[in-house]
Amino acid sequence: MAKNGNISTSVIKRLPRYYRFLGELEKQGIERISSRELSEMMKLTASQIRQDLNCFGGFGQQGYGYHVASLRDEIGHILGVDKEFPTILIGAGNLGKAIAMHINFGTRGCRLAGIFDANPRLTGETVGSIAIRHTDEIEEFCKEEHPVIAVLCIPKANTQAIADKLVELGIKSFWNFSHYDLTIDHKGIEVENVHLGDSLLTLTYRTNQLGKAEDE
Amino acid sequence: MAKNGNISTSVIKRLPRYYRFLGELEKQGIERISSRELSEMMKLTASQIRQDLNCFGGFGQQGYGYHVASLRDEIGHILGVDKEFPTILIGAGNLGKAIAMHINFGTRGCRLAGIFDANPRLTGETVGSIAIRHTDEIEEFCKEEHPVIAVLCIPKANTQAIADKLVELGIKSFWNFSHYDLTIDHKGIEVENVHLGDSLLTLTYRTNQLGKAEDE
DNA sequence: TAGATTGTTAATCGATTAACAATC
DNA sequence: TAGATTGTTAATCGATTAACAATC
Repeated sequence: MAKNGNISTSVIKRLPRYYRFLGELEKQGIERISSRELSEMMKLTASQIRQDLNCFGGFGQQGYGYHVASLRDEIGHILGVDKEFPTILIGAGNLGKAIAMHINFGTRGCRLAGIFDANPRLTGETVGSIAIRHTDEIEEFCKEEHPVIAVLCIPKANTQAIADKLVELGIKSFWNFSHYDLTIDHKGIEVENVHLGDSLLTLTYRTNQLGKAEDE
Repeated sequence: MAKNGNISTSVIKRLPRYYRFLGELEKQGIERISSRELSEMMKLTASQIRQDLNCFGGFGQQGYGYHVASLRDEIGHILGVDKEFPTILIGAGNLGKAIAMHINFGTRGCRLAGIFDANPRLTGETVGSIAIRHTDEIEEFCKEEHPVIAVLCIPKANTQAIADKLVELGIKSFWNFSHYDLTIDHKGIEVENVHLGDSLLTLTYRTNQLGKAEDE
C-alpha cells in the first residue's frame, strides 16, 4: 500500500473529513460503504472520493466498495493518528486554555506535554491536568522533552520572535492562532496558520451578500 | 467600483488576508504599494493580486500602484466590516467563552448581542461585558433582537437540531465550531464550519512526512 | 455467471500565471 | 515625454468530473 509521495494539499485537507465520517459510520455499526453512498453523505462526488483514496492505494474492492473500519484505519495511519508527537502550547490566555481543554490532542497524533505563559501570575495554575509553566522554562523543557509541535496562542507582536527561538530549540511544526501570518524560511518546518478572524470575515461577506440578493 | 456578482470562493477567502496586510501597511504609514511589492510580502504572485482586486473594480492606477488606505477601505467595505450584524453565541464552555473574549466581532461587521448556555449554573455569569442567558431564552431574544448570525460552540450531538431551530427563528448564518459538519438545506443560509481538529490533523500529517523525508 | 463497484484514464472545468497593450 | 505599473486577455497548470475497462 502507501504509494505515498507528493500528495496535493487539496487531497490532504480532505483526509481528516473522511476520517471523521468513517468514524461516525463505524460507530453506527456500518461495515461497508460504496464511494457513491459516501459521496451522498459528504456532499462531494464519488469520483473524487475514489480519486483521493487512490493517491494512497487501492483500499476498495470492485463490486463491494470499501470496508469502513479498515479504510478508517488506513486513513488514520496516513494522517499519523498513531503518533505521539510531544506538543507544547505557548500562551495560556482565554484561547490557549480553551484549545488545551477542548482539543483532543491524543486522538490526533499529539501529546500535550507542556503549557507556558509569560505572565508569572499564571505559573502553577493547572489547565486540565497540566500545570502552566513560565516561558523562561521553555528552553530547559525543550532540551529535556524534545517537543516537536508548538501551539501558539500569543499576541501577534511576539509571534515571529518566539517561533524563531522555538525552531532553534527543535520545534518542527507550528499551529499558529495569533493574528499574524507566521512564515518560517528554514525548510523542514511546517506552519498551520489558523485565522479565526478571517474565517468570520468571510461569513460576514456571505451574510452581506444574502441581503443584496434579496434586493434584486 | 463594485462590479460585484459571482466571485469565486478562492478569491473571497483571500480578501481578509489582503485586508490584514493593508492594515499593517497603513499602520506603518505606507501610502502606496504596487502589486509586485505586496506580492513579495504576502508570498503570492503580483498577477494574482491584480486579478483578485479586479473582480471588484479598478482600485489601482497605472504607473502608481494602489493607495493603501483607500484599497483597504474598499476591501473592508466589500467584506462588510462596516455592518453590525447582530450575533449570538450558543455554548459558553471553554471554547465559547474564549471565542467571545478573543474575537473582535466589532471590527468584522458583527455585534455580539447575546450568549446562551444550557447549563443553568452559568446563567448570569458574565463573559466580557455580556451576561450568559439560559438557552430557554433564545426564542424570546430572537423575536426581540433579530440576530442574524449564530456562533455554535456546542457538542456535536445537538448541533443540527439547534441550528434548524435557529433558522426558524431567523438566523441566516452559522459560524460552527462543533465537531460536526453542519449543512442546512434551506437556501439563503450560510454556514462556515471551523474544524480545529481537522486543522491539527493536517499538521500532524505534515509533521509525520518531515520525519519520512529525513529517512531517504 | 451477472451485477456492482472499483481503479484509472481521458475530458472538462476552474484557478493561477504570464504577457502585454493601455494609461497614469 | 519616459518609466512604471495597472487592467485584462491569453496560456498554463492543476484539480475535479466523467467514463469505462478491470475485477471482485
